Amino acid sequence: MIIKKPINLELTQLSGQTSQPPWKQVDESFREVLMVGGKPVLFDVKQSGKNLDFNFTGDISKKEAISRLNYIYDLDFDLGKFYKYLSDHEELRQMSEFCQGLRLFLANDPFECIISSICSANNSIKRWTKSVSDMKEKWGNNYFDDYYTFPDKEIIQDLYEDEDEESLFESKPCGNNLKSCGVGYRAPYMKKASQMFTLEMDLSQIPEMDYEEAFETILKVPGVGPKVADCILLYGFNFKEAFPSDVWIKRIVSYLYFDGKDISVAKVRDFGMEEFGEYAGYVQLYLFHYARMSGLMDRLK
DNA sequence: CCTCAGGGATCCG
DNA sequence: CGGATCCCTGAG
Repeated sequence: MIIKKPINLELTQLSGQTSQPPWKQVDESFREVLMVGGKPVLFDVKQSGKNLDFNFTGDISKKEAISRLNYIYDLDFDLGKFYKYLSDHEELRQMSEFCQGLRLFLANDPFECIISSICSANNSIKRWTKSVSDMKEKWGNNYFDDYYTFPDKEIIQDLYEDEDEESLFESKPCGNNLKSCGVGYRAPYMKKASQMFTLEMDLSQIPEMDYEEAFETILKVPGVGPKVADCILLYGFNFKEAFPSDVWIKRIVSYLYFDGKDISVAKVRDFGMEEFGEYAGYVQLYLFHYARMSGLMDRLK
């Protein structure tokens, strides 16, 4: 079944967005199990011309399946209008040609996105995707043979941090601890964050908040600083006005807008949100990939 | 064998 | 604010 909205699926899947690791690649397809209204559904999506071709297995209607895919791949976002915006701005004009069809890859679930994002901080893309995949296989639920959901907060909050802690309580340690997934010093952050959501913080309130309030709220989560908070609000909650700023975005923005002058990451964030408004999230996504693919990133090192 | 960075966060001064 | 340190893997 085709959804007639332009997208470059492979680019969107493999662009390293910290919402979640890429789906499993099987032949030409990307596959993943998602919970839809409490039911497990196996999605299979592939490129068909400029559009998305999909199938699904699970006890939901076709309408529900399309609705979920529309959300995850942000298919209702008007790329044509965005490309016009880019071409109308001198500094951004070159970007769209390197990133045709790139869309936001939104998270299945806010909690999953938060833990996944904590894991991504000061980490390589390769390493955090492996960590998240390992966590799913170890403590998530298994469906459709070889697919796993992300573990619940109640599970993660009670995990052992490392092998030492595990062997204090278990006679036969068997890798049932967070650090066995290679998360390193982020293990206690992930546990405390999970505990926070079972006890006091209600994530269902976040979408009702304005950006600043949501940002300040998410910032209270252990292991979450400004960059990760902006990523969580962008990928996990679809706040498109977020402009996650790190050292790379700083270098790129500085090169494009400030004549290469060294400015702080915090100021780059303020500048991005002010300058790009409702397009900030997309501009950030496109800036990063433009810089990667055009070779600009190598030159800015 | 080594060093070094990885789409940062935290703690400390 | 600026700087040191954090886990640990892969690249060089």
